[in-house]
Amino acid sequence: MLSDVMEDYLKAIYYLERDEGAPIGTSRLAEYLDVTAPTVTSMVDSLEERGLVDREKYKGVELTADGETVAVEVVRHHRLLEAYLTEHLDYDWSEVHDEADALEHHISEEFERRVANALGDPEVDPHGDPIPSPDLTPPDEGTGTRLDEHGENERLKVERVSDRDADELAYLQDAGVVPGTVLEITDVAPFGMVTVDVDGDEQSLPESVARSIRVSVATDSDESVVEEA
Amino acid sequence: MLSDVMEDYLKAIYYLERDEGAPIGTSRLAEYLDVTAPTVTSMVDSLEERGLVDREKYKGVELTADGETVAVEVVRHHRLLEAYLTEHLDYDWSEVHDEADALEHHISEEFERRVANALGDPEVDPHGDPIPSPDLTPPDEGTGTRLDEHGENERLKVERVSDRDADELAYLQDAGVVPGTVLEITDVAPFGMVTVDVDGDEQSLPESVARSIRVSVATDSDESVVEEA
DNA sequence: ACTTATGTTTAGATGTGTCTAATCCTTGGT
DNA sequence: ACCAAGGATTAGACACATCTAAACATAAGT
Repeated sequence: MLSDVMEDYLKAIYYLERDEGAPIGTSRLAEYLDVTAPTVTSMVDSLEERGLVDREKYKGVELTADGETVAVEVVRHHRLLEAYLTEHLDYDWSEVHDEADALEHHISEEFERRVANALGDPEVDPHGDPIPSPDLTPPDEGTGTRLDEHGENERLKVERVSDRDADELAYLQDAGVVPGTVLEITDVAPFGMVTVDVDGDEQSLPESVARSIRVSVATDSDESVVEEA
Repeated sequence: MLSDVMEDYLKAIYYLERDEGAPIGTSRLAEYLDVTAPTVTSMVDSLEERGLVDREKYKGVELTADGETVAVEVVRHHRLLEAYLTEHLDYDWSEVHDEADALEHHISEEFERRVANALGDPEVDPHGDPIPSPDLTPPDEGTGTRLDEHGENERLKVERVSDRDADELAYLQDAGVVPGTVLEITDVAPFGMVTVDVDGDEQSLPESVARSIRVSVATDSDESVVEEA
């Protein structure tokens, strides 16, 4: 059996590989997980002994196929839980992340199946992130492009919003920026500050926030859908 | 913060006090939790330092008011989860115990509230055990009497069935012995074997099983209710 | 009251996950 | 090609939860 902590390391490496590419340095992982660098060194050592990561000393770490499978399973649990909490327990999408983090390590296969079934096997969670299939094939995490990579006057549809920061999510929800929203960039200021038009409302987003929103170019069928709360 | 393990010790002491009376001996607790006696000694020591149990060396241990409150909270989580899994995720009552054991330490106050709300604040779980109220007042765990304490020809209503053994529960469910069932004792054989009549079917229950079923004397309004699967 | 059986605690070790302090690589600048 | 700066690893320690083996206390039986 794998500990909660080890699963957290694998999930962290999975996300960092996705967002920043492999290999992941010790101090980056330490910062992400809020532990010290020596702790990461020794933990990564154990993960390597179990064949879950490949590691080159002084270089960094990356997931093996086995490690990725474990990470994908944890991610599946996380995203199913987020979807379930939102759909069936009336949670707000900005509140579900921490609850899912706590529960994701402790649900059985049976629970996973029943939750997926109750939801009708959805393909994405409330933040727009893809829910891995039960066979644990790594999903395509690359949909869309980062909002901060776009320029003025582009009309874009929000595909995904990172689920990691509850405050940020509450703000975005209030601003009407949720998966499915169509917006138009009206201004890109210094330091990456992006101003967007959402259904007539102007919203200014700092670069750090813009980086966590993934968008696609809006097509004609993506008519500026008014969100009903 | 209290560890999962400490919560498990408190819950175990709570149940053992209920069923066997305080104080609880080291080896009884060790057997119940499937650890060795020295492990219990040292753990009980830590619990005492935190003011959660009272302990007298070589005598045994019992919960303080604080310790009981923690235990009752864990029990509330457990029984709410059992009810929720049965009610909303279509689990069978014989399957929910292990799942609830795994999740009970990891749900937030918010989750607890929402689950209770979704269930309409029930008073008992699917096994007939009382669900503690949110203020964590210890519930009355003494409803009913043990089936093995009754004699031939008594007509009894099943109040509660212990949730600890999944095989036993599956057997009882198959036999139609669930909370609410009205049965009549037709025979009490040596070694405590109890034979009961459930809706015309004769069922023989070993003493260990009879001990885990709590019953009350059936009244006229408890008409032999046919269970619909 | 003595002795023995049973149950409890102490002593000492192990594995996991974490830390700080110290040492050791690697790499970029000159 | 050197050296300084920054990152990474080693060394050593600690808290937690567990174990086995040994010592100890209590209670029960003669």
